[in-house]
Amino acid sequence: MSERVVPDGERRRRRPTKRGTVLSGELIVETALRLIGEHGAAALTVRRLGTALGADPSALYRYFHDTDDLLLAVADELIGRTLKVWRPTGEWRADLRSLGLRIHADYQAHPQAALLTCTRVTGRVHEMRSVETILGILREAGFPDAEAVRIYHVFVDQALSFAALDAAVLTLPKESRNLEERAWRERYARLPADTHPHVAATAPTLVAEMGRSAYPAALEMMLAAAASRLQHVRA
Amino acid sequence: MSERVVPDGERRRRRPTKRGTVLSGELIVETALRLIGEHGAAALTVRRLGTALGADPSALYRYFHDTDDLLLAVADELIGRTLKVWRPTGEWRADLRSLGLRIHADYQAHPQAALLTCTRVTGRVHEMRSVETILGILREAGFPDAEAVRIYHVFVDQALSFAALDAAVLTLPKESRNLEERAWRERYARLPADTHPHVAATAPTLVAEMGRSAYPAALEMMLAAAASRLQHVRA
DNA sequence: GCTTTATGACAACAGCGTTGACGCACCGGC
DNA sequence: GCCGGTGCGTCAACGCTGTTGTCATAAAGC
Repeated sequence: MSERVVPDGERRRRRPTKRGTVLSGELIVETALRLIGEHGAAALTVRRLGTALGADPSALYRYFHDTDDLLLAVADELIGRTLKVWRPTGEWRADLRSLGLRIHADYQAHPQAALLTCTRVTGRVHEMRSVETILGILREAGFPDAEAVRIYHVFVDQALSFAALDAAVLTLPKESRNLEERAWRERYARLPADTHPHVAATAPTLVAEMGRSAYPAALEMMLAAAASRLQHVRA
Repeated sequence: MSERVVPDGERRRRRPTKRGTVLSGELIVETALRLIGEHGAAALTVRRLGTALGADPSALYRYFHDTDDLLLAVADELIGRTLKVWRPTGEWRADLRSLGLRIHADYQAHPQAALLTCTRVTGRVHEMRSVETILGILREAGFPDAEAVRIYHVFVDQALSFAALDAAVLTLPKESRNLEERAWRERYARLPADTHPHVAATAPTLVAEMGRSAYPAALEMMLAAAASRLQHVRA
Protein backbone atom coordinates (compact mmCIF):
# COMPACT_ATOMS: atom_id res chain seq x y z
CA MET A 1 0.00 0.00 0.00
CA SER A 2 1.61 3.24 -1.12
CA GLU A 3 -0.45 6.00 0.47
CA ARG A 4 -4.13 5.92 1.08
CA VAL A 5 -4.60 9.52 2.12
CA VAL A 6 -4.58 12.19 -0.54
CA PRO A 7 -3.62 15.72 0.63
CA ASP A 8 -6.60 18.03 0.69
CA GLY A 9 -5.47 20.29 -2.13
CA GLU A 10 -4.64 17.54 -4.63
CA ARG A 11 -8.01 15.88 -4.62
CA ARG A 12 -9.43 15.58 -8.12
CA ARG A 13 -12.49 13.41 -8.22
CA ARG A 14 -15.45 14.04 -5.99
CA ARG A 15 -17.29 10.80 -6.19
CA PRO A 16 -20.56 10.85 -4.24
CA THR A 17 -21.39 8.23 -1.69
CA LYS A 18 -23.95 5.54 -2.25
CA ARG A 19 -26.33 7.58 -0.19
CA GLY A 20 -25.52 10.74 -2.10
CA THR A 21 -23.24 12.81 0.13
CA VAL A 22 -20.01 14.18 -1.27
CA LEU A 23 -17.20 13.65 1.22
CA SER A 24 -14.48 16.12 2.13
CA GLY A 25 -12.06 16.55 5.02
CA GLU A 26 -13.99 19.60 6.09
CA LEU A 27 -17.33 17.83 6.07
CA ILE A 28 -15.92 14.94 8.03
CA VAL A 29 -14.47 17.20 10.72
CA GLU A 30 -17.72 19.15 10.97
CA THR A 31 -19.76 15.99 11.26
CA ALA A 32 -17.39 14.66 13.90
CA LEU A 33 -17.81 17.83 15.95
CA ARG A 34 -21.58 17.62 15.54
CA LEU A 35 -21.60 13.99 16.64
CA ILE A 36 -19.58 14.82 19.75
CA GLY A 37 -21.86 17.71 20.59
CA GLU A 38 -25.10 15.83 20.06
CA HIS A 39 -24.48 12.40 21.47
CA GLY A 40 -21.51 12.78 23.75
CA ALA A 41 -17.85 12.08 23.28
CA ALA A 42 -18.28 8.34 23.40
CA ALA A 43 -20.44 8.52 20.28
CA LEU A 44 -17.45 9.38 18.12
CA THR A 45 -16.33 6.15 16.52
CA VAL A 46 -15.18 5.61 12.97
CA ARG A 47 -18.14 3.41 12.22
CA ARG A 48 -20.73 5.76 13.64
CA LEU A 49 -19.10 8.71 11.93
CA GLY A 50 -19.28 6.77 8.70
CA THR A 51 -22.98 6.08 8.98
CA ALA A 52 -23.62 9.66 10.11
CA LEU A 53 -21.96 10.76 6.89
CA GLY A 54 -23.87 8.22 4.86
CA ALA A 55 -20.66 6.50 3.83
CA ASP A 56 -18.76 3.33 4.52
CA PRO A 57 -16.52 3.79 7.58
CA SER A 58 -13.47 2.83 5.60
CA ALA A 59 -13.99 5.79 3.27
CA LEU A 60 -12.68 8.06 6.03
CA TYR A 61 -9.27 6.50 5.61
CA ARG A 62 -9.00 8.25 2.26
CA TYR A 63 -8.94 11.52 4.20
CA PHE A 64 -7.19 10.71 7.47
CA HIS A 65 -4.48 8.20 8.26
CA ASP A 66 -6.24 6.99 11.40
CA THR A 67 -8.55 8.12 14.20
CA ASP A 68 -5.72 10.04 15.78
CA ASP A 69 -5.17 12.04 12.64
CA LEU A 70 -8.85 12.82 12.43
CA LEU A 71 -9.06 13.96 16.04
CA LEU A 72 -6.06 16.26 15.54
CA ALA A 73 -7.89 17.91 12.67
CA VAL A 74 -10.93 18.29 14.89
CA ALA A 75 -8.76 19.85 17.59
CA ASP A 76 -7.23 22.29 15.13
CA GLU A 77 -10.69 23.36 14.03
CA LEU A 78 -11.51 23.98 17.68
CA ILE A 79 -8.47 26.21 18.21
CA GLY A 80 -9.44 28.22 15.18
CA ARG A 81 -12.98 28.73 16.38
CA THR A 82 -11.84 29.75 19.85
CA LEU A 83 -9.42 32.40 18.63
CA LYS A 84 -11.90 33.68 16.09
CA VAL A 85 -14.41 34.78 18.70
CA TRP A 86 -12.13 36.20 21.37
CA ARG A 87 -11.72 40.00 21.50
CA PRO A 88 -9.00 41.77 23.54
CA THR A 89 -9.80 44.83 25.63
CA GLY A 90 -6.27 46.11 26.15
CA GLU A 91 -6.23 45.43 29.89
CA TRP A 92 -3.83 42.53 30.39
CA ARG A 93 -5.49 40.92 33.38
CA ALA A 94 -8.99 41.03 31.91
CA ASP A 95 -7.71 39.77 28.58
CA LEU A 96 -5.86 36.81 30.04
CA ARG A 97 -8.85 36.01 32.18
CA SER A 98 -11.34 36.03 29.33
CA LEU A 99 -9.01 34.11 27.02
CA GLY A 100 -8.31 31.46 29.63
CA LEU A 101 -11.95 30.98 30.46
CA ARG A 102 -12.87 30.84 26.79
CA ILE A 103 -10.28 28.18 26.02
CA HIS A 104 -11.45 26.18 29.00
CA ALA A 105 -15.12 26.48 28.05
CA ASP A 106 -14.64 25.70 24.37
CA TYR A 107 -12.61 22.63 25.13
CA GLN A 108 -15.14 21.31 27.57
CA ALA A 109 -17.78 21.55 24.88
CA HIS A 110 -15.71 19.02 22.94
CA PRO A 111 -13.92 16.97 25.55
CA GLN A 112 -12.59 14.25 23.31
CA ALA A 113 -10.74 16.74 21.13
CA ALA A 114 -9.45 18.61 24.15
CA LEU A 115 -7.70 15.54 25.48
CA LEU A 116 -5.76 15.09 22.28
CA THR A 117 -4.77 18.72 21.83
CA CYS A 118 -2.93 18.74 25.11
CA THR A 119 -1.04 15.59 24.31
CA ARG A 120 0.21 16.74 20.96
CA VAL A 121 2.15 19.90 20.19
CA THR A 122 0.95 20.63 16.71
CA GLY A 123 2.74 23.91 16.00
CA ARG A 124 0.17 25.01 13.46
CA VAL A 125 -0.77 28.50 12.40
CA HIS A 126 -3.42 29.13 15.01
CA GLU A 127 -1.16 27.99 17.78
CA MET A 128 1.63 30.34 16.76
CA ARG A 129 -0.77 33.24 16.53
CA SER A 130 -1.96 32.53 20.04
CA VAL A 131 1.62 32.51 21.33
CA GLU A 132 2.23 35.88 19.75
CA THR A 133 -1.01 37.26 21.15
CA ILE A 134 -0.47 36.16 24.72
CA LEU A 135 3.19 37.14 24.77
CA GLY A 136 2.15 40.53 23.42
CA ILE A 137 -0.37 41.02 26.20
CA LEU A 138 2.26 40.30 28.84
CA ARG A 139 5.12 42.33 27.36
CA GLU A 140 2.96 45.35 26.68
CA ALA A 141 1.68 45.13 30.25
CA GLY A 142 5.24 45.75 31.35
CA PHE A 143 6.52 42.30 32.25
CA PRO A 144 10.25 41.84 31.53
CA ASP A 145 10.92 39.31 28.80
CA ALA A 146 11.99 36.45 31.03
CA GLU A 147 8.99 36.97 33.28
CA ALA A 148 6.60 37.30 30.36
CA VAL A 149 7.82 34.04 28.88
CA ARG A 150 7.50 32.18 32.14
CA ILE A 151 4.03 33.52 32.84
CA TYR A 152 3.01 32.70 29.27
CA HIS A 153 4.13 29.14 29.80
CA VAL A 154 2.23 28.77 33.05
CA PHE A 155 -0.87 30.39 31.57
CA VAL A 156 -1.01 28.17 28.52
CA ASP A 157 -0.20 24.90 30.24
CA GLN A 158 -2.60 25.68 33.03
CA ALA A 159 -5.44 26.41 30.65
CA LEU A 160 -4.77 23.33 28.56
CA SER A 161 -4.15 20.91 31.39
CA PHE A 162 -7.18 21.98 33.38
CA ALA A 163 -9.25 21.84 30.22
CA ALA A 164 -8.03 18.30 29.66
CA LEU A 165 -8.65 17.32 33.26
CA ASP A 166 -12.17 18.68 33.30
CA ALA A 167 -12.85 17.37 29.83
CA ALA A 168 -11.72 13.92 30.87
CA VAL A 169 -14.44 13.89 33.48
CA LEU A 170 -16.95 14.69 30.77
CA THR A 171 -15.76 11.84 28.59
CA LEU A 172 -16.51 9.36 31.32
CA PRO A 173 -19.63 7.30 30.84
CA LYS A 174 -22.58 8.63 32.79
CA GLU A 175 -22.51 5.79 35.27
CA SER A 176 -19.00 6.38 36.53
CA ARG A 177 -19.59 10.13 36.66
CA ASN A 178 -22.57 9.53 38.88
CA LEU A 179 -20.45 7.19 40.92
CA GLU A 180 -17.88 9.93 41.46
CA GLU A 181 -20.42 12.42 42.61
CA ARG A 182 -21.95 9.91 44.94
CA ALA A 183 -18.51 8.98 46.21
CA TRP A 184 -17.98 12.54 47.35
CA ARG A 185 -21.43 12.95 48.76
CA GLU A 186 -21.75 9.69 50.60
CA ARG A 187 -18.25 8.60 51.40
CA TYR A 188 -16.56 11.88 52.24
CA ALA A 189 -19.56 13.49 53.88
CA ARG A 190 -19.81 10.61 56.32
CA LEU A 191 -16.19 10.25 57.33
CA PRO A 192 -15.97 10.10 61.11
CA ALA A 193 -14.51 13.16 62.82
CA ASP A 194 -12.02 11.21 64.89
CA THR A 195 -10.11 9.74 61.97
CA HIS A 196 -10.69 12.55 59.44
CA PRO A 197 -11.43 15.69 61.46
CA HIS A 198 -10.64 18.20 58.72
CA VAL A 199 -12.79 16.48 56.14
CA ALA A 200 -15.62 16.12 58.63
CA ALA A 201 -15.45 19.78 59.58
CA THR A 202 -15.70 21.01 56.01
CA ALA A 203 -17.79 18.26 54.43
CA PRO A 204 -20.66 20.34 52.97
CA THR A 205 -18.30 22.95 51.53
CA LEU A 206 -16.04 20.23 50.24
CA VAL A 207 -18.79 18.36 48.43
CA ALA A 208 -20.05 21.55 46.81
CA GLU A 209 -16.55 22.65 45.78
CA MET A 210 -15.53 19.34 44.23
CA GLY A 211 -18.60 19.36 42.04
CA ARG A 212 -17.25 22.16 39.88
CA SER A 213 -14.04 22.98 38.05
CA ALA A 214 -11.10 24.41 39.95
CA TYR A 215 -9.87 26.26 36.88
CA PRO A 216 -11.49 29.67 37.50
CA ALA A 217 -10.00 29.79 40.99
CA ALA A 218 -6.63 28.53 39.76
CA LEU A 219 -6.59 31.13 37.00
CA GLU A 220 -7.47 33.88 39.46
CA MET A 221 -4.67 32.88 41.82
CA MET A 222 -2.23 32.78 38.96
CA LEU A 223 -3.30 36.24 37.77
CA ALA A 224 -3.04 37.61 41.30
CA ALA A 225 0.50 36.29 41.63
CA ALA A 226 1.39 37.79 38.25
CA ALA A 227 -0.05 41.18 39.23
CA SER A 228 1.97 41.13 42.40
CA ARG A 229 5.12 40.40 40.42
CA LEU A 230 4.33 43.28 38.09
CA GLN A 231 3.97 45.71 40.98
CA HIS A 232 7.33 44.51 42.24
CA VAL A 233 8.94 45.13 38.86
CA ARG A 234 7.49 48.61 38.48
CA ALA A 235 8.49 49.74 41.95
CA MET B 1 -26.83 -12.13 37.59
CA SER B 2 -26.93 -11.30 41.27
CA GLU B 3 -23.44 -10.06 42.07
CA ARG B 4 -20.27 -11.39 40.59
CA VAL B 5 -17.81 -9.44 42.71
CA VAL B 6 -17.13 -10.52 46.25
CA PRO B 7 -15.87 -7.79 48.61
CA ASP B 8 -12.22 -8.24 49.46
CA GLY B 9 -12.73 -9.07 53.11
CA GLU B 10 -15.38 -11.73 52.66
CA ARG B 11 -13.40 -13.94 50.35
CA ARG B 12 -13.13 -17.47 51.69
CA ARG B 13 -11.91 -19.85 49.05
CA ARG B 14 -8.60 -19.25 47.38
CA ARG B 15 -8.74 -21.51 44.39
CA PRO B 16 -5.55 -21.44 42.38
CA THR B 17 -5.52 -20.75 38.68
CA LYS B 18 -4.90 -23.42 36.09
CA ARG B 19 -1.36 -22.13 35.83
CA GLY B 20 -0.96 -22.09 39.60
CA THR B 21 -1.23 -18.46 40.67
CA VAL B 22 -3.58 -17.55 43.47
CA LEU B 23 -5.52 -14.44 42.55
CA SER B 24 -6.27 -11.49 44.79
CA GLY B 25 -7.31 -7.89 44.25
CA GLU B 26 -3.89 -6.78 45.43
CA LEU B 27 -2.04 -9.04 43.03
CA ILE B 28 -4.20 -7.90 40.15
CA VAL B 29 -3.56 -4.21 40.87
CA GLU B 30 0.17 -4.78 41.21
CA THR B 31 0.30 -6.69 37.97
CA ALA B 32 -1.69 -3.96 36.25
CA LEU B 33 0.78 -1.33 37.41
CA ARG B 34 3.68 -3.49 36.25
CA LEU B 35 2.08 -4.02 32.86
CA ILE B 36 1.49 -0.29 32.43
CA GLY B 37 5.04 0.53 33.42
CA GLU B 38 6.60 -2.04 31.16
CA HIS B 39 4.55 -1.86 28.00
CA GLY B 40 2.65 1.39 28.14
CA ALA B 41 -0.90 2.33 29.04
CA ALA B 42 -2.27 0.83 25.86
CA ALA B 43 -1.00 -2.55 27.01
CA LEU B 44 -3.45 -2.62 29.89
CA THR B 45 -6.37 -4.68 28.66
CA VAL B 46 -8.42 -7.19 30.55
CA ARG B 47 -7.22 -9.98 28.32
CA ARG B 48 -3.53 -9.13 28.55
CA LEU B 49 -3.82 -8.63 32.28
CA GLY B 50 -5.41 -12.03 32.49
CA THR B 51 -2.63 -13.79 30.65
CA ALA B 52 -0.02 -11.81 32.60
CA LEU B 53 -1.60 -13.21 35.74
CA GLY B 54 -1.82 -16.69 34.29
CA ALA B 55 -5.60 -16.67 34.51
CA ASP B 56 -8.59 -16.44 32.26
CA PRO B 57 -9.53 -12.80 31.64
CA SER B 58 -13.02 -13.37 32.91
CA ALA B 59 -11.67 -14.33 36.32
CA LEU B 60 -10.90 -10.66 36.96
CA TYR B 61 -14.61 -9.96 37.04
CA ARG B 62 -14.77 -11.82 40.30
CA TYR B 63 -12.65 -9.05 41.79
CA PHE B 64 -13.70 -5.89 39.93
CA HIS B 65 -17.05 -4.99 38.41
CA ASP B 66 -15.44 -3.72 35.21
CA THR B 67 -12.32 -2.08 33.84
CA ASP B 68 -13.30 1.20 35.38
CA ASP B 69 -13.44 -0.32 38.82
CA LEU B 70 -10.00 -1.83 38.29
CA LEU B 71 -8.57 1.50 37.15
CA LEU B 72 -9.84 3.20 40.28
CA ALA B 73 -8.04 0.63 42.39
CA VAL B 74 -4.84 1.27 40.42
CA ALA B 75 -5.25 5.01 40.96
CA ASP B 76 -5.65 4.61 44.68
CA GLU B 77 -2.58 2.43 44.89
CA LEU B 78 -0.57 5.18 43.18
CA ILE B 79 -1.82 7.80 45.64
CA GLY B 80 -0.92 5.53 48.50
CA ARG B 81 2.63 5.02 47.29
CA THR B 82 3.12 8.76 46.94
CA LEU B 83 1.83 9.60 50.41
CA LYS B 84 3.87 6.82 51.98
CA VAL B 85 7.17 8.57 51.25
CA TRP B 86 6.25 12.19 51.91
CA ARG B 87 7.14 13.76 55.28
CA PRO B 88 5.61 17.03 56.54
CA THR B 89 7.65 19.75 58.26
CA GLY B 90 4.80 21.71 59.85
CA GLU B 91 5.29 24.81 57.71
CA TRP B 92 2.30 24.95 55.36
CA ARG B 93 3.98 26.55 52.38
CA ALA B 94 6.98 24.25 52.43
CA ASP B 95 4.74 21.23 52.96
CA LEU B 96 2.44 22.03 50.08
CA ARG B 97 5.44 22.74 47.90
CA SER B 98 7.17 19.46 48.63
CA LEU B 99 3.95 17.48 48.37
CA GLY B 100 3.04 19.08 45.04
CA LEU B 101 6.46 18.47 43.59
CA ARG B 102 6.41 14.89 44.85
CA ILE B 103 3.03 14.12 43.32
CA HIS B 104 4.20 15.64 40.07
CA ALA B 105 7.42 13.65 40.13
CA ASP B 106 5.83 10.33 41.12
CA TYR B 107 3.21 10.54 38.45
CA GLN B 108 5.82 11.32 35.87
CA ALA B 109 7.66 8.20 36.95
CA HIS B 110 4.53 6.29 35.92
CA PRO B 111 3.39 8.47 33.02
CA GLN B 112 1.07 5.89 31.58
CA ALA B 113 -0.71 5.27 34.84
CA ALA B 114 -0.92 8.99 35.57
CA LEU B 115 -2.76 9.58 32.34
CA LEU B 116 -5.23 6.84 33.05
CA THR B 117 -5.96 7.61 36.63
CA CYS B 118 -5.42 11.27 37.47
CA THR B 119 -8.94 12.24 36.58
CA ARG B 120 -10.73 9.78 38.77
CA VAL B 121 -12.16 10.20 42.22
CA THR B 122 -11.52 6.86 43.79
CA GLY B 123 -13.19 7.37 47.14
CA ARG B 124 -10.85 4.76 48.53
CA VAL B 125 -8.70 4.77 51.62
CA HIS B 126 -5.51 6.31 50.31
CA GLU B 127 -7.27 9.11 48.53
CA MET B 128 -9.33 9.97 51.56
CA ARG B 129 -6.21 10.14 53.68
CA SER B 130 -4.60 12.53 51.21
CA VAL B 131 -7.62 14.81 51.30
CA GLU B 132 -7.48 14.84 55.07
CA THR B 133 -3.76 15.59 55.06
CA ILE B 134 -3.87 18.52 52.67
CA LEU B 135 -6.98 20.03 54.20
CA GLY B 136 -5.27 19.75 57.58
CA ILE B 137 -2.22 21.66 56.39
CA LEU B 138 -4.37 24.51 55.13
CA ARG B 139 -6.75 24.76 58.07
CA GLU B 140 -3.97 24.60 60.63
CA ALA B 141 -2.15 27.31 58.71
CA GLY B 142 -5.10 29.56 59.46
CA PHE B 143 -7.11 29.51 56.28
CA PRO B 144 -10.86 29.80 56.86
CA ASP B 145 -12.78 26.68 55.89
CA ALA B 146 -14.19 27.95 52.60
CA GLU B 147 -10.78 29.23 51.57
CA ALA B 148 -9.03 26.06 52.65
CA VAL B 149 -11.39 23.93 50.60
CA ARG B 150 -10.99 26.06 47.51
CA ILE B 151 -7.22 26.14 47.77
CA TYR B 152 -7.19 22.38 48.34
CA HIS B 153 -9.15 21.90 45.15
CA VAL B 154 -6.85 24.13 43.13
CA PHE B 155 -3.77 22.49 44.60
CA VAL B 156 -4.83 18.94 43.88
CA ASP B 157 -6.24 19.50 40.43
CA GLN B 158 -3.25 21.58 39.40
CA ALA B 159 -0.78 18.96 40.55
CA LEU B 160 -2.66 16.17 38.80
CA SER B 161 -3.42 18.01 35.60
CA PHE B 162 0.13 19.27 35.13
CA ALA B 163 1.40 15.81 35.94
CA ALA B 164 -0.85 14.38 33.25
CA LEU B 165 0.17 17.04 30.76
CA ASP B 166 3.88 16.51 31.33
CA ALA B 167 3.42 12.76 31.46
CA ALA B 168 1.67 12.87 28.11
CA VAL B 169 4.79 14.32 26.53
CA LEU B 170 6.83 11.51 28.01
CA THR B 171 4.55 8.86 26.57
CA LEU B 172 4.90 10.07 23.00
CA PRO B 173 7.10 7.85 20.81
CA LYS B 174 10.65 9.13 20.79
CA GLU B 175 10.77 9.79 17.09
CA SER B 176 7.78 12.07 16.92
CA ARG B 177 8.80 13.82 20.11
CA ASN B 178 12.18 14.71 18.67
CA LEU B 179 10.76 15.66 15.31
CA GLU B 180 8.05 17.82 16.78
CA GLU B 181 10.40 19.54 19.17
CA ARG B 182 12.90 20.37 16.47
CA ALA B 183 10.24 21.57 14.06
CA TRP B 184 8.78 23.61 16.84
CA ARG B 185 12.12 25.24 17.71
CA GLU B 186 12.97 26.05 14.16
CA ARG B 187 9.57 27.49 13.46
CA TYR B 188 9.52 29.81 16.41
CA ALA B 189 13.13 30.79 16.06
CA ARG B 190 12.54 31.86 12.46
CA LEU B 191 9.28 33.71 12.85
CA PRO B 192 9.73 37.11 11.18
CA ALA B 193 9.70 40.10 13.51
CA ASP B 194 7.15 41.99 11.47
CA THR B 195 4.41 39.42 11.82
CA HIS B 196 5.36 38.00 15.21
CA PRO B 197 7.40 40.70 16.99
CA HIS B 198 6.92 39.40 20.51
CA VAL B 199 7.92 35.88 19.64
CA ALA B 200 10.90 37.12 17.70
CA ALA B 201 12.05 39.32 20.56
CA THR B 202 11.98 36.51 23.10
CA ALA B 203 12.76 33.51 20.91
CA PRO B 204 15.80 32.13 22.80
CA THR B 205 14.17 32.52 26.21
CA LEU B 206 10.98 31.07 24.84
CA VAL B 207 12.60 27.96 23.44
CA ALA B 208 14.49 27.36 26.66
CA GLU B 209 11.39 27.85 28.79
CA MET B 210 9.17 25.60 26.74
CA GLY B 211 11.66 22.76 27.08
CA ARG B 212 10.81 22.20 30.74
CA SER B 213 7.72 21.76 32.85
CA ALA B 214 5.75 24.82 33.88
CA TYR B 215 4.55 23.12 37.03
CA PRO B 216 7.14 24.41 39.50
CA ALA B 217 6.47 27.98 38.40
CA ALA B 218 2.72 27.41 38.46
CA LEU B 219 2.92 25.91 41.94
CA GLU B 220 5.00 28.83 43.18
CA MET B 221 2.52 31.38 41.83
CA MET B 222 -0.33 29.51 43.42
CA LEU B 223 1.44 29.39 46.77
CA ALA B 224 2.26 33.09 46.56
CA ALA B 225 -1.38 33.93 45.90
CA ALA B 226 -2.43 31.74 48.81
CA ALA B 227 0.08 33.39 51.15
CA SER B 228 -1.23 36.77 50.15
CA ARG B 229 -4.79 35.68 50.93
CA LEU B 230 -3.66 34.40 54.30
CA GLN B 231 -2.07 37.76 55.18
CA HIS B 232 -5.32 39.40 54.21
CA VAL B 233 -7.30 37.11 56.48
CA ARG B 234 -5.00 37.59 59.44
CA ALA B 235 -4.97 41.39 59.16
C1' DG C 1 -15.93 -38.24 53.07
C1' DC C 2 -19.87 -35.69 51.75
C1' DT C 3 -22.20 -31.44 50.48
C1' DT C 4 -22.08 -26.89 49.31
C1' DT C 5 -20.67 -23.18 46.80
C1' DA C 6 -17.08 -20.00 45.55
C1' DT C 7 -14.48 -19.22 41.75
C1' DG C 8 -11.77 -20.15 37.65
C1' DA C 9 -12.46 -21.68 32.71
C1' DC C 10 -14.77 -21.70 28.42
C1' DA C 11 -17.33 -19.97 24.70
C1' DA C 12 -19.77 -16.59 22.66
C1' DC C 13 -21.39 -11.82 21.46
C1' DA C 14 -21.32 -7.24 19.83
C1' DG C 15 -18.53 -3.63 18.75
C1' DC C 16 -14.13 -1.50 17.72
C1' DG C 17 -10.13 0.32 14.27
C1' DT C 18 -8.03 -0.92 10.26
C1' DT C 19 -6.78 -2.77 5.61
C1' DG C 20 -6.57 -5.36 1.05
C1' DA C 21 -9.18 -6.19 -2.93
C1' DC C 22 -12.47 -4.75 -6.07
C1' DG C 23 -14.93 -2.16 -9.36
C1' DC C 24 -17.81 1.90 -10.35
C1' DA C 25 -17.99 6.40 -12.17
C1' DC C 26 -15.66 10.49 -12.88
C1' DC C 27 -12.17 13.27 -15.37
C1' DG C 28 -9.01 14.62 -19.05
C1' DG C 29 -7.94 13.88 -23.72
C1' DC C 30 -9.47 13.27 -27.95
C1' DG D 1 -19.35 12.41 -27.17
C1' DC D 2 -16.81 8.65 -26.18
C1' DC D 3 -12.81 6.23 -24.03
C1' DG D 4 -9.36 4.88 -20.84
C1' DG D 5 -7.05 5.40 -16.58
C1' DT D 6 -7.64 5.84 -11.97
C1' DG D 7 -9.52 8.13 -7.68
C1' DC D 8 -12.18 6.73 -4.25
C1' DG D 9 -16.27 4.53 -2.19
C1' DT D 10 -17.57 -0.27 -0.90
C1' DC D 11 -17.19 -4.78 0.74
C1' DA D 12 -15.42 -8.32 3.52
C1' DA D 13 -12.42 -9.75 6.65
C1' DC D 14 -8.95 -9.71 10.51
C1' DG D 15 -7.71 -9.33 15.14
C1' DC D 16 -8.61 -6.94 18.89
C1' DT D 17 -11.57 -5.21 22.76
C1' DG D 18 -14.88 -5.61 27.18
C1' DT D 19 -18.31 -8.38 29.02
C1' DT D 20 -21.45 -12.26 30.48
C1' DG D 21 -24.03 -16.97 30.81
C1' DT D 22 -22.83 -21.42 31.73
C1' DC D 23 -20.35 -25.05 33.48
C1' DA D 24 -17.09 -27.75 36.18
C1' DT D 25 -14.16 -28.33 40.02
C1' DA D 26 -11.67 -27.78 44.11
C1' DA D 27 -11.78 -25.98 48.56
C1' DA D 28 -14.26 -25.23 53.01
C1' DG D 29 -17.19 -26.79 56.68
C1' DC D 30 -19.24 -30.32 58.79
